[in-house]
Parts: sequence; structure tokens; C-alpha cells
Amino acid sequence: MGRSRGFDEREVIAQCAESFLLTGYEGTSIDDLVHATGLHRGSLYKAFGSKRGLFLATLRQLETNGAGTASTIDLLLVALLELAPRDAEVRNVAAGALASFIDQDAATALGARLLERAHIDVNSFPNVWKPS
Amino acid sequence: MGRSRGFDEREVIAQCAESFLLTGYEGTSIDDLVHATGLHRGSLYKAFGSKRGLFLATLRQLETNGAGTASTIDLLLVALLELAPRDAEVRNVAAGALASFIDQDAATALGARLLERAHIDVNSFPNVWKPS
DNA sequence: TCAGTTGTTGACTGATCGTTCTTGAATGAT
DNA sequence: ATCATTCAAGAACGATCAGTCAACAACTGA
Repeated sequence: MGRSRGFDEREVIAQCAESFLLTGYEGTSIDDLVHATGLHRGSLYKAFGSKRGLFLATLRQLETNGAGTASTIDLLLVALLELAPRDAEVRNVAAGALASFIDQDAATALGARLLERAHIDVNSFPNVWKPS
Repeated sequence: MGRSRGFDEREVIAQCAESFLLTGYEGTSIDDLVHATGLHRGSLYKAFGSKRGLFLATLRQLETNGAGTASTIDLLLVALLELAPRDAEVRNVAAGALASFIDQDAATALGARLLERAHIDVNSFPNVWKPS
């Protein structure tokens, strides 16, 4: 019963994920998400409950998406740095996504992408030891 | 000439750095910094110009501080994830601090601390390849 | 002593924050 | 047909955001 949804939930989550990975969790406002999705505030809150709930949905969708693309890792970086230290649920979902995606050393993969995302070339450090 | 400062600038910068590394850049408000330092808004703005200027000061103070403690790396993580992708000056200062601190592989050191800070134990991943 | 300069103080600004509410439109079951 | 339910829509909420301002206090050099 009831009126049917006028949007594709997976698509909306993907659009929100892109906002989060570009500008971070605290750096993304509900207005940003409203513009990114074309939905209205009330619809977003009806479907996801809160900004945190929406972010959690983007994290959970990671697990059913593809492999560890750059976008995937970026969203994990945001989760690990901004939410995970103080939010056990985000921490658990993020850890699950990490475990299923990253097949090499997780720390190195995360750090490498963090530097790449920041446009920093590690090879330009003259005094850094590099593994052969 | 003029009235002399009623605070130790290095100490104030250290107090602000602690706020930033705990709650991130966007997650830290000027009010948070006012409370952390005991100073008044006007004094902070007179001395550092803006929130970004204050954050830059904490980053620059890293270089004259000690070695790469956990707090140091945490502040770099915040800089790299939240500011560096869109702010060339922050990127340059952060890259300089990175180059002078991290004597092993930078990516691994950053990623390892990111996970530690998020309270995630990489060794708990059953399917992750670990270097011997 | 006094003019010039810098720091302190706290009230104040407009904008934006995440969230809620009300109203009306669409839907399925009775 | 109607009734309960779900969703869409957008205005509205108090709180908080980063930043500014004018008045006052303390210090220096002349």
C-alpha cells in the first residue's frame, strides 16, 4: 500500500556517495545532497532518517558494488578518518568493506590513495626510504 | 610598539592542533577553538586571520616540533584528507612535514595510523595478505 | 605626557547547519 | 468509493557557523 517511490534508491545513494567522497562527511551539507540527488529534504529524511544514516547507506552499498576502485577507497578514507574513531557502527561497516576489498596490505593501499587524492607524489621526497 | 600579547602563540597553536586532530578540520568550530584556548574570538582572528590560517599555523608548527608522533601524523591525516586536495598551500606544507618526518614508506605509515586511529585491527582481517 | 599602535573584549552579522512539520498527492486493500 | 498508508513538497525551526566591529586597555617611542 501507499504511494510508490519516485526515485531509485541505489542511484540516490551513489550520488550522495560521490558528494561525501569529494568533500568529506562534515564538509557535505544536506543542501549539497539535495542538489546532488534532485530530491527534496523531506524525501531524503523519510528514506534515510539522518545525514549519518545516509552516509551509512553509502558505506553499506560499497559491499555490494564492485571492487576497490579509487572512489570506493576515498569513501572508506572519509569513514575511517571522520566517523570511525567515534562511531562503532561506521567502524564495523568500514572494516567489513576493507576486508572484502583490499587484497594487499590495507594500510599501504589506504595511505597510497590518501596521498594520490591529495595530489602528493611520494617519489618527490628526496630523503624518504623506498622499498625496492 | 603597542600592547603585548597575553598568550603564548606556540601554546595556543598546540591547543588548536589538538582540537583539529581530534575532530577534524570541518568538525572543529571556532567556538571549539575559543574554548580549547581560553582566548577570545577576536584575539584568534587578530593573530591568525581565519580558521584556515590557524590550521596552517598548526601545520607549520609541526615542522619545528618533534618527530612523527601519533598526534603529528593525525594532524597530517586531517590535512591530507580534508584540505590538501583543494588547497595547494596546505598541500605543500603537509608534504614538507611528511618528507621530514616519515623515514619509512610514507603511505604505509599514514595508512597504519589511520586504521589505528579508527580502532581497526588489520590483523583481524582473515583474508588479507600480510607481508612477512 | 601624549600620540600612535597593537591586543582584548563581547556583542553582533548574515548565512548556513541538520532536522521537523504540515499539507497534499499517489497508491493498494477493502 | 473510501480509507489507511506511503511519499513528495517546501516552508519553517532553533542552533550554530565563520567572521566583523567598535569600544576600551596596555604598551612604545618621542
